[in-house]
This record gives sequence, C-alpha cells and structure tokens, in this order.
Amino acid sequence: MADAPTAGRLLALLSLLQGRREWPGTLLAKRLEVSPRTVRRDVDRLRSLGYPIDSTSGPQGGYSLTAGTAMPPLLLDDEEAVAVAIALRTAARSAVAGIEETALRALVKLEQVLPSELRGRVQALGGATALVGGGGGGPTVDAAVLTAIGMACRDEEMVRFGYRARDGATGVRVVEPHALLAHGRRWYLLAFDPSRTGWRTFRVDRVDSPRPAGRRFTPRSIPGGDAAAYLTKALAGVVYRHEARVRYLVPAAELRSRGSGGWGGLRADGADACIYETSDDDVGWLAFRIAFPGVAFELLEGPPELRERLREMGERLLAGASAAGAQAGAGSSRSTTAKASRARSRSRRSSR
Amino acid sequence: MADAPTAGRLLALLSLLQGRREWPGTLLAKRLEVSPRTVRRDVDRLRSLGYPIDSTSGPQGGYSLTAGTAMPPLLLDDEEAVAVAIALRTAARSAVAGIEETALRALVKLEQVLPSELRGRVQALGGATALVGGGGGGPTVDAAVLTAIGMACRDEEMVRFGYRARDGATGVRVVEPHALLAHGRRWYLLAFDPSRTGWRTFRVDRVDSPRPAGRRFTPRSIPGGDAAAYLTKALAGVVYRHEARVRYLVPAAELRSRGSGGWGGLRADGADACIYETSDDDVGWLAFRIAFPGVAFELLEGPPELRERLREMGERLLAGASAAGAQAGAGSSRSTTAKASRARSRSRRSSR
DNA sequence: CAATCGAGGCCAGCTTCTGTCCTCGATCTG
DNA sequence: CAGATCGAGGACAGAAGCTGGCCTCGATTG
Repeated sequence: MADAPTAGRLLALLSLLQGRREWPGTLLAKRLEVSPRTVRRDVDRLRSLGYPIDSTSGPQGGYSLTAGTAMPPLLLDDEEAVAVAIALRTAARSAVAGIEETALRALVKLEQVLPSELRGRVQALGGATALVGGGGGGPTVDAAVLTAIGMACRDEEMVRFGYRARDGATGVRVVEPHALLAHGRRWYLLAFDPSRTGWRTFRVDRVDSPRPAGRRFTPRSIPGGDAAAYLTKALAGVVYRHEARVRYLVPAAELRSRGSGGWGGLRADGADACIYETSDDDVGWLAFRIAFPGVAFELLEGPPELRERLREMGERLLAGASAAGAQAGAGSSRSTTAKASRARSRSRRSSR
Repeated sequence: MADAPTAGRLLALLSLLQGRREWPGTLLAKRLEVSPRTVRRDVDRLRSLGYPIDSTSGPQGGYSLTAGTAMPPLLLDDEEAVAVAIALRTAARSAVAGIEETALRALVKLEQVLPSELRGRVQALGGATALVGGGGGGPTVDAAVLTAIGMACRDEEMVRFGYRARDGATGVRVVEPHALLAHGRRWYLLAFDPSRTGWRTFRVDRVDSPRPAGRRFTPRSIPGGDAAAYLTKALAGVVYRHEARVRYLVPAAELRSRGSGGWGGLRADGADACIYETSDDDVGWLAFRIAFPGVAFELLEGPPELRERLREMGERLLAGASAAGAQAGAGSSRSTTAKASRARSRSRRSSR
C-alpha cells in the first residue's frame, strides 16, 4: 500500500529538472514511464505548487527549472551533499563574516538527514581540513561539536557535555541550550544552567563530546530578549589576555578588501594608514593575525611576548630565505643586496 | 486545475520534519489540515519513497526524520539558501582540497533556482568576502564566472567569453565547454574550440564575462577519455615562471594538518623535516605560500626575487615588531613613539 | 494501572489521476 | 514558405488512489 505514485513522480521530476537545463517532454515521459500528457500535467502541478518552470516550444524545446520567488527543495546527489556539508562546516567556522549562525543552522538540517556513509566521508575530508588562517594556531572548534549542540538548541533538548573552565578545571554540565553565537572567531553557547539556576555562556572550543541528555525543556526568555545582545554584554566584561594596537601603513579599505581587520577594530589614521586594535588569549594567533596582511606595520602597543613572537616570525623568514640555497643554488646568489646582508647579520639566532 | 493536494502535502510534511526533531502526529495533522489518520498514511508514503522516518510511541512520541541511505531533498529557507550559496562559493575557490569540482556542481544547481532577490544578497555578502589566503595576492576567480561556465558545461551549451591570453592579448572565444577543473589554486576550463578545431585549456581567472552563446553542441570525447588526465598532461608542459624548493623543519604530516602543502609537492625528508616543491607565476603569492605555515624553513632553491620577497616580509615583521622605523625601506615611518620604545625596552620572553 | 500516542486493517464514498483522443500555436529547418 | 517538432490544453471515460471514519493492538510514560 501507499506507494504515492504521483507524489513520487513529482519529486523525481523536480530532481531531473535540477540536473539539467532543458528537458524535452517526451524524454521526461520516457524516464518517468508515463505518457507525455501526464508529464505536461505534472509540470502544471509543480507550477501550481510554486515552482517556476519555463518551457520553450518548437524543436529543441523543453522544460527547465528557473529562478522564482521561493526556494524549491534542493535535490543533491551524494557527492554534492558531502561538498555542501564540508563547505558549510568551514563557513560556520567563520570563513565568511556574518553567515556563521545561518550556515550552522543549514548544516544541522543537513547532518540530520545525511546518510551515515556520507557522514563518514565528510569526517574524512573535513577532518583533514585546516582552519582558514589556521597557520597561527588558535583554538579549534570541532564542527561535530557545533552541530551536536545546534541540534539540541533547535530541538529544545537538554544537552550534557564536559567543559574545561578558564582556570583549567573540568566538569560535566547539563544545561538548556538556547543559542549558538559566533563572535569574532569563537563560538559561544548561551544556555541556562538549572543546577545553578542561572544563565551561562560557554566557549564551544572548550566543550567536550556533547550529547543529548534525553530531556526536553521549555525555552525560557533570555534576559533582555536578544541572545546576541546578551552575549555582547556578557563578553564586554571579559578582557582577553593579550591586547595589541597596530598601525598599518595602508588605507583601511585596502586591508578590508584583503579580508583582514576582523576580530577587532579597524579605523583610519589619516589617508594612508590605519589603526587596528585587537586582542586574544593566544599570542601566536594574535601575531599571525597582525602579520597576515603582509603589509608594513608598526606595533604601537602590545605585550612583550607578542613582540617576541613577531620577531621570531620575521627572523624565521630571513633565516629561511638566506639558507643553504645561497651556496648550492644555481643562479640565485645574485640577490645579496645590501639590505639582505644587513638583515642576515641581525638574525643570528637560528630558527627553532 | 491540478493542485496536487497529496504531493504538495508530502513536500510540506518533509519540510516540517526537517525543521524540528520530533513532531507529534496530531500537531502535524493540524498543520496540514488533514486527519491524523492521513498523516500516518503520508508518513507511510514518504517511507515507501525512501525517506527514513522514525517514530516513537507513547506520550511525547512523534515522528522525526533521520539519516537513511539516500539524501532527501533539502528544504532550505531563504537565509539558509544564501548561506549555502556563499559557503559553496568559497569552497569552490579551494578552501578545501578535493571538493572544488563537486562544490561547483552543487553551486550551479543552487544558483539555477535561487530567487533573484536572494541572488542579490549572495552578491552583496560574497562580494565583500576576501579569498582564503588572499593576503599574498594571486589571481582571483570570480564565482559568478565559474557558475556561468559551469552551467554551460552542464547544459552542453556553447559559451562565449573574452579571454586575456598569457601574452596580454585579448580576444573573444566561442567554445564548447567540457569540464571545469580545479588544479592547485586555479580553475581551468577544458573546451573544444571549433574555430581552431582543437582542444584548449583556459585559465578561468583570465576569462571575462562569459555568457551562453545560445547554441547547443554534442559532446565530443576528450582525447584520452579523462578530463583530469588531459589537463594534467596539458599543464605538464607549462612551467610556471617561478619555481621554489623549500625544506621545512617539521614532519610533512604536521604541515598537511595545517592545510599547507597544496599547490605543489610535499614529501618527507627524514622523520622531522619535509621538502616542498611548488611554482607560480606570481612571486608574492609564492612567498606567501611558503611563509604561511609559520614554521622554520630553508629555501633550497628559488629565484632571487623570491628570496628578496621573503626577506622583505621578514624585515617588515622585525621592523613592525620593533616599531623603530629608522632603517626601514618604507621611509614613511615617523619618529619612534614613547610607547613603542618603552615596549621594546622590556621585551623578554615569557611563558604561556 | 491509566493515559497517550503510533501502527495498521477495513470500508464506503468520492476525489483525483491517467491515457487517449483532439485542436491550436510557437519555433526551427530545409 | 511548408513541414516537422514540440508544448498547451480541453474533453472524456475508466481506473486508481485518497480520505475520513471506525476499530484493535502495542509501546511508552508517569
């Protein structure tokens, strides 16, 4: 019983139409094993369901799905689904500003229905993937952790996880998850902790193996009403361990167009320079962020460790550039300019 | 006529099930405006169509869509669709190795049906996005160009575009597009050029405003049968302007785990080091690629310009860290600020 | 144990769908 | 320009398929 011939055929038709631009009606009829008349009727049905289907007459005419006003269901094949999952994982980890939360929501939706075999492929591919700009280190957010929590948020289900507090102490929490918010490069979970009868924010990169606790809860209203506002307020009190102020010798727009300037404030300083203020718990990541644009800069303010780290990076470059190739390299010895020798003489310490 | 009540309801049901984990049958019945009995039948229908729907009995029971063996159609809302589109655009531009082509295919599928209003939002958000690792420069591939060509490939439709050849000469081409392939950080179009009666590879970043030429073609078989193999062979003859060989003082696996080692060959050199061979037309990008891992290295072989560029980068870092512009080449640096000199005077390594 | 909720068989009635006609209009090709 | 191809869509009869009631049964929760 219940094989729903028409409904299934409509889905198949949608799938076919998404795979190619133009389909002649007769071909569709053959594929769907119905008469051409029925195909025409099916197309009508889809249209009346809101899917915009163009049709052209004459030889080489046919049907094609076009852009309308509503999103039709996306019918992805296995490979495409894996690609979308991986793309969303990296996007959720802040490859692009402003879409993290939405990307995560879509990812949760996808992972819920992703066949386990495909999930394995996503793991395999995505696991090997480095974070964008990850060269400088910084905490890593596991996409699996994110989606697990995201699912709990969506389903209003309590979640249990291990948490490593800032002082290093670890413990198990069971909380009512309310929202996952990306702030800067980090993800925060805003949740109500019943055992402490209060709202808490958790850094997701410190969350360990979250799993549904099995109990439902009815959402409480967040103080202030807005999760983002609450988080901002909660974070305002937190000062990252290391702060830095940098002056770049290029206009602010230049930096922004290169994708820098996030995770802190960037403002113009005259027409040809700009000031970048940022902070982080991790000196390595802070240094990488500053050096990333590859533009001349001055470190106006910052902890000694940061200066040291930047020097190390610089000396590593000088050392590497001056290395063995000079004696063995074919024609590359020409480049011993005054600037280079001066640089070498300054970098006595070998890297690592 | 033709309102297809059941088919539409099945789609709606799928959409509802994707939006939440558990739905009680009675709630679904109310939402879909049918009797609970019909809901049960609809669930049966979906199951017989291959969608795995779990159900739990008892109070707080309900239906939920779970992972099965086939991908169900993804029903995204507008925001999610935008997020997916942007995520795929960045993924196609090689954020993750190995899924570029598939991501592009999915993107083509999505863009075909993306409502124009949403397309505008994708443009607005995606346009502001910098390329991954874009700090070092290198050619930019426009996602719109990619999808336009990708659509032509899929639909076996001839495509017309402006092309800037390697020597700088520009011209208009009308070709039969066969495959888009990502190689290293670049995209290549493998196409048959009827006006020259031969196969050509085009670098997509040199393609300008592609648009469908309006004519169809029947695909020819690619010499050798495999597009990827053909491209590899075609590119083997091409030597990039600048070649480099670098020795990193960390194991190869370490680099790979950080997302480096692409766009060239990476092989182990003993247990604690590895050799990286790569080439590029652009020295700046080459230098960035080498410096990106933030690991001690030796430049074994490379053009003088590359050494010079690496030194420049190193000196910029040292200069910036010291914030003493006295000998910096930029010349624009002003007097050492009190803050900066104070900071320098206390620079000493500290623990983490 | 009682209440809740899904599973599913059965049936009557009716809506809906399909295939097969048919004509008409658009489009491309020779 | 004529003919071929292909979509649009009306009409119709017969065959499915679908729905909403009913019912019983089993699982789960409190």
